[in-house]
Amino acid sequence: MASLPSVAVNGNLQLDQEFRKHPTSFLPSERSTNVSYQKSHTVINLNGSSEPKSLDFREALSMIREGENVESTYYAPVLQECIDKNSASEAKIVHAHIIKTGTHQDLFVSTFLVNVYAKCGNMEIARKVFDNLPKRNVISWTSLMTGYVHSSQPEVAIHVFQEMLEAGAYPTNYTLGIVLNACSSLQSVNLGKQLHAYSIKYQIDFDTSIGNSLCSLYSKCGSLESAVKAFKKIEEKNVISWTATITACGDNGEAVRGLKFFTEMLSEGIEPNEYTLTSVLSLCCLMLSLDVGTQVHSLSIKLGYELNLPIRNSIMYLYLKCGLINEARELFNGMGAISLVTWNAMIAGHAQIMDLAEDDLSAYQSGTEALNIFLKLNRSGLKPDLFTFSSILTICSGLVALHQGEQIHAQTIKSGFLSDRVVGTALVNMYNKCGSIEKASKAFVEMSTRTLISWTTMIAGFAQHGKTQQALQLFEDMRIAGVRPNQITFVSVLSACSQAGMVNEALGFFEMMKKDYRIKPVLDHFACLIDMYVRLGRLEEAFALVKKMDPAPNEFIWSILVAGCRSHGNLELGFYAAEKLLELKPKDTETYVFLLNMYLSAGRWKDVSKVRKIMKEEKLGKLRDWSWISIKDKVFSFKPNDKSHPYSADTHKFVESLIDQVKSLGYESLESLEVTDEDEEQTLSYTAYHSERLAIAFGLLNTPNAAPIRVVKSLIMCRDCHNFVKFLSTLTGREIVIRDSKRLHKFVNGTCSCGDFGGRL
DNA sequence: CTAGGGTTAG
Repeated sequence: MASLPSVAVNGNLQLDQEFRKHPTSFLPSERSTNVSYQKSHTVINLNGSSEPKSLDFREALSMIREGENVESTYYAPVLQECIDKNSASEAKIVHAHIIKTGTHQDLFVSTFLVNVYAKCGNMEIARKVFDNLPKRNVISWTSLMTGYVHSSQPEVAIHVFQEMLEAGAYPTNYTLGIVLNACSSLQSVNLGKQLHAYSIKYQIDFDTSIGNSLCSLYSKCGSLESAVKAFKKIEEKNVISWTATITACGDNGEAVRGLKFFTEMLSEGIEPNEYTLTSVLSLCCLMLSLDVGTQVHSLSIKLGYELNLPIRNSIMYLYLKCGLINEARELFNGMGAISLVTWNAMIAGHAQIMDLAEDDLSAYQSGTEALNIFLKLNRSGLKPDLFTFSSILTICSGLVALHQGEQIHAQTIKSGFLSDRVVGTALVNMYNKCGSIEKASKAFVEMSTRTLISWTTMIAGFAQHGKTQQALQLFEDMRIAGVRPNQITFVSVLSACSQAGMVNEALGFFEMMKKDYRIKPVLDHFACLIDMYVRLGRLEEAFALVKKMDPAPNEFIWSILVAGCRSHGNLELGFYAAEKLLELKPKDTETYVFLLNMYLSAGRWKDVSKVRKIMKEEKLGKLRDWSWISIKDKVFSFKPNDKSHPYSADTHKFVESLIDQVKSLGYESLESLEVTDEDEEQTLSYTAYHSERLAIAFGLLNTPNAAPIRVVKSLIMCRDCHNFVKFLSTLTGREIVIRDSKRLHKFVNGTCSCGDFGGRL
C-alpha cells in the first residue's frame, strides 16, 4: 500500500487554498451542472430511447468477442454489464479489445474502464488505466476514489483526493460525498469536519449526497446528534438519507429512535428499499423484538424482497437472537444461495444464545452446534473471514475448548486475519477463558495494534487469574499508551484489587474513575468494592457502602452480602441482607439456593420452607449441577452421581481413591449441608460426587501425565469441592482449571487463582 | 452515496 503523508489522515489538508482556486464550483447555482458520469452515460446509452440503435448487450459482447470493430459507444453497455456482474475478468476481455482497436484513446471509454475496474474491486488495474488516461477529469478522479473506499483503502482514497486537488481539478458534491465516506471508514472526524465546514461555506451542506455522507460519518464517529442534524439539513431527503439516519440510530444503540424515523419515513410516503428494511431489522435485533421484526418481514415480502439475501440473513439472525433456533435453522436450510454472511450470522447467533442461555446445557449445545456449523463452512469451499473467526473464538471461550481454539488460532495466522484487532482480542479472550494466561498475554503482546477492548480483555484476564500486579501494571501501560479506559476497564481493575484485598488502591482507582475520567459508577463497581470488604471480613464497612451507594443495591449486591455473612458467621447481618434479597424477589435460582443453604446451616427450618415456597411461586427453574471436559475433539459431560456414563464405574472408583489419597495430605471433607437442587429436597447431596469431581477424575484418567485439566461447571463450585481440588492439584502435580458459572479457578500446587474469595465460597 | 455478520466485566 502506498505510504501516505500523515497530514492527510490527520485532517490537515490545505483545503482552503485549494478550494479558493475554484470557489465558484460550490455555488448552489452550479449544483445542477454537477451531473455524475454514471447518469450522463446511462441517459445516452442504456435508457436512452432517443438512441435509435439501442444496443443489446449480448449482441455487443459477441461482436467484441469475435474481434469485430465496433463504435466506441458500443462498449458502454458491455462495460456496464461487467459492473453489474462484478466481473473483472469479463472486463479484461473487453479491455483487450479496446486496446486492440485503439479505442483506449477515447476519453469516454477509458474513463469508463477506470470505473469498471474500481467497481469490480481490482484497484491495481484501475490505477494503471487511470495513469494512462489521455486526460483526467473529476469523473475519473472520483471513480478511482470510490474504488479505494470500497476496497477498504480509505487512506489511499484521501491520498488520491489530495493528488486531485494538487492537480488543479475541483471536486463536485459527489466527490465530497466519497471523501466523507473515506473519513467515516477512518473515523477521521477532523478531516470530515473540515469538509463539512467547506460545504457550509459554499452552501451545499443541504445537498443530498453530501448530507447523506455527513450523516453516516458522524454516526460512525459516535455522534448521533450531529448525524441527525446533518440529516435534517438535507433539502431533498431520499431513501438513502432516511436509511442512513435509521442506521445511525442503530449503530449508536438507539433502536427506538431509529424505529421512529422509520415510521416517520413511511408516513411521508417514502417507500423503503432493501437496505432500509435490513437496517430496520437490525434495530429489531437490538431490541430483541420479534413482533416488529415479523411486521417488517411481511412488509418486505409485500414489497417484493422475499428472496433478498441480506433481508433473509437479518431475519435468521433475529430468530437466533430471540432464541428461536428451530425457525432459524429451517430458514437456513431452506435458503438456496447463501453467502458468508449467512454462515457468520448463524455462528454469531449461536454465540448469542450461548451467552443468554438460562442453563448451561443449552449453552453447551449451542456452542457445539456452532462448532459443527464452522466445520461445515470450512468444507463448503467458502473461506471464513474476520467476522467468522471472532465469533468462533468466542464460542471456544464459552466451551473452554482450548484444543479447538488453538486450531482456529493457526487458521487465523494462515489466512492473515489475525492482524485484525477484533480477532486478536477474541483470541486473547479465548486463552483467558481457557485458563491459559501465558498464551493470552503472548497473543496480546504480539498484536500490532490494540483497541480499548483488547487492553480491557487482557486486564480482566490477569484479574481473573489472580495476577493483580500484572493487571495494574497493564492498566498503567494502557494509560501511558494514551488509551482512555471505560466503565468496564474499571470493573476489571477494581476486581483485581478486590481479589488481592488492596482496599486503598481500590478506593484510589474508584476516585480516579469518577474525577479524572468522569465515569459514573455502576452497580458492578460497587459490587467489586463490597466484595472486597466482604472477603476481608469487614462486613460493617460493606454494609455502610451498600446503604449510601448510588445506584441503589440490586439483588446481586445483597447476595454478595448474604454469602459473606454466611461464611463469616455473621448471621444477624446475614438475615437482614436476606430479607432485602427477598424483598427484591429476584428470579435467580442460584441466589435462592445460597439463601436456602444459609437457613439450613442455621437450622431455621421455617425459613427454609418459606424460601422453598417462594421458589415454587416464582417458578424458578431447578439447578442442574453439570460439568463437562473437552479432550481433544470430544466433549464428555457429567451429572452428579452419574452412573449412566460408559466409564462411570471406573470414574467413581477413582474419585473414591482420590479422596482417600488427599486425606493423607490433610483434606477433611466438610459435612456441610450443600443443596444444589431444590427438587432433591431430602437428598442434601453428598458432595463426593459433585459433577466436577467426576469430570476431573475422568480427565486425569484419560490425558497424559502432566497435561492440564480443564473443566466447565454449570453452577458455582461448593466450598468442599473447591478445597478438594486444591489438594488434588498438589497430589497430582497437575494444573486444574475449572470455570464455574461465576468465575475462573486455576488450581496450581494447592492454591487457587480466585484467592478462595475470602469466604465467599 | 444506503444494508446483513465480530471483541471487554459482574
